[in-house]
Amino acid sequence: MRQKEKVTIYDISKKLNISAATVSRALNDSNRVSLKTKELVLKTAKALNYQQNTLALALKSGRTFNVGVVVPYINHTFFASVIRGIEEELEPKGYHVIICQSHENVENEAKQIKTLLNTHIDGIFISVSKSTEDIKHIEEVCEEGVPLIFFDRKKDISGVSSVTINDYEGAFAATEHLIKQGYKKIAHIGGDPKLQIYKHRYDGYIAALKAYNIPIDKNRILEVSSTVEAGITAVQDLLDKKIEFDAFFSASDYVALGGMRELRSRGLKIPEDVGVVGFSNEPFTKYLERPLTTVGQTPVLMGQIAAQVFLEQIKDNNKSVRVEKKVVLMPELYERETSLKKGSID
Amino acid sequence: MRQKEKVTIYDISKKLNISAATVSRALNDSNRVSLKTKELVLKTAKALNYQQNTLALALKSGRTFNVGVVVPYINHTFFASVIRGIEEELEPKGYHVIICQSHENVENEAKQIKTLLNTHIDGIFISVSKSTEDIKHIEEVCEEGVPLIFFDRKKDISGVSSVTINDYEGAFAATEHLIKQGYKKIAHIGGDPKLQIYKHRYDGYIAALKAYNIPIDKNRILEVSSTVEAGITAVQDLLDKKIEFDAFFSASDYVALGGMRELRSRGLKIPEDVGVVGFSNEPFTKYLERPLTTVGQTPVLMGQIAAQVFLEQIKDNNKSVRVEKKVVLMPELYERETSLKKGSID
DNA sequence: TATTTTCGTGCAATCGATTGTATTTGTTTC
DNA sequence: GAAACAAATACAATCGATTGCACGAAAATA
Repeated sequence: MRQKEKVTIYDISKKLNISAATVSRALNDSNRVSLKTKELVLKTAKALNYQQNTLALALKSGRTFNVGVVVPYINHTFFASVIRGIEEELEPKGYHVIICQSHENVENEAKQIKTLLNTHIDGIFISVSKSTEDIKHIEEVCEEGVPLIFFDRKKDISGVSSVTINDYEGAFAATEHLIKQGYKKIAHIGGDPKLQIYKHRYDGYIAALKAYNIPIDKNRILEVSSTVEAGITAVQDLLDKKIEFDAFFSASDYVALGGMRELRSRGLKIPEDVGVVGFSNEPFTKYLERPLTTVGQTPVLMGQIAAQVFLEQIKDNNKSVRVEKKVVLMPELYERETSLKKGSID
Repeated sequence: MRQKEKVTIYDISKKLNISAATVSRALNDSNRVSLKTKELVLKTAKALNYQQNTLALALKSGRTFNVGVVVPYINHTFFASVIRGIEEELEPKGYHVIICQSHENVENEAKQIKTLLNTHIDGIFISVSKSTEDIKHIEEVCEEGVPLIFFDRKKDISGVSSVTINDYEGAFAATEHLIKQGYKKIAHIGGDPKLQIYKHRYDGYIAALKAYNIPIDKNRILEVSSTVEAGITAVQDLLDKKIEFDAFFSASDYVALGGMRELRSRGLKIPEDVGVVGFSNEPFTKYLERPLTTVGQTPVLMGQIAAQVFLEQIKDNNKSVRVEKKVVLMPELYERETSLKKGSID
């Protein structure tokens, strides 16, 4: 099973007894080639099953039609969906998406970006890791003149575009919803505020309490990582320390899931004794025995928009104008059973 | 913000007043270059921050250090995890993974493969779409001499390696478990048998019933797609047609989830009235209010092994020997509450 | 000392496509 | 029929790295 010979423009040029330059121009529909040769070239190209060598093209033009996407983990539904959105938008334009995982680690992130730059991608989409504080590696991308677009988890760099969710509004709506359902002592189980998304969700929670003149109790506010286990521990903590709460708003569906598990094992009823709202609208939330109220994020749309911003940017790039574009998507609250005190929906 | 000039071997050669050929040889540690020049080149290369142009290298050598992965959907946990496994194994060796989705559609699949071949990847990993019957586009990959590796969903092509799960054994174990729990009328909600995985799961189910001398009732066997909605409909069907069953083994966790939802809404208790076993060990199954018994597949491991098979293959390729390697992983049954009649575990 | 061998380098072709600058061919005009 | 012009095509350099071959100088051998 030996490698099939690739057909090049030289094969076509030899066959037709013309120069390769003419073949190239004919294939690119240049107006400097006669209609007759053009047709002839196109016909034999098809007959020989000619395929343009993208490597040669990339070497010459500097454009590879590859873009890189850096996410913490690809097997998290949210990120996988964003990637899908990017791909759906870019694939019809001939782009390929190269995916990298940072595993929530800055060093990995920096390394991935470095090798991406070395592969001559045409652009980079990134959602930074939790441990990313030093952003030298990201600034380097800009210095090299490679278009960079943040999505969801961003850093503030002037001149860099981003597509994010309005986490503040999402958290506000979630908390407000709990208040309107009659809950008074609402806890917040959030994430590391070094990430803007968690800071904003915290801010939204606080703002909603203030808006309804509900006193803020710091004891009811926890910071944990986004896992089921962390949710279990968090609720254990609250209960063991005898901190009173009749509801909690979590910055993560996984944490909410763990929290609910712990509540049930202690004999507390949801939503009667404790109301629960999560964040992300993970696919499983809808199908739980008691479906979880949560904030939906439209990740596929986020990816699509990020891709559109990229396409605009490379168009603008030709005019050597760099426009900073900040798109903020509105989240949506899905009211389900875990927070509906007054009656149940099915 | 203008593009930073890339440093080439010519820049180094000019600076040191030697030829580019020598620089290239020095960088590749050829024994035809004196130690003195070698050190000099390496030093200035570092000083100028030289980065090898992978495109030029790829054009010359034909190797791109890119591999393609084609899956139905990347935002399915199973596939995302396999990809992660592939990436973890290949990334340290300098490879990049290009991901494509077929959206369960042959035409898409064929198109993706075509553009992958055109991008000169070094290998292709594929899990075929449900609609893939004609495999011309896959055979073409082999004809071009590009290494191809199937994972999970395979087709039989001689000379092509694959990494799969022993679906038969998984289904057998699941069914046997239900039998041992005392269930007698076990239904099977499977998938399209055109895909080997579903055929094997069906076979395992049948074999287990036969092994325990339990009569097979065709009415209890359904074929549906792998969605929550299909699971709801399937159980509705069984109940509406008054087909008796005291348990069901589903080829998909999502279908099981939908089925359980329907059972509950009809007032049937799990596992007392109906036992349920799913397939895949999706992350949510463990954390359901009543955790789902299911068959686990180790997708990350599958990806890692697929990558290892690929690496072996390209080594062998140099000796122009093509070895067909078929790796079959053993699945594991996770016994949880939905099937444990005798007592509950926590 | 003359000749061979070894070692280090440079030259130039190559991978395949593109493109600015000739050059050829054919057509128009006076 | 000669000059002027336009159209169609060819030539050759380029993108950056690799590599077979050739060349010169130094070292080893006769």
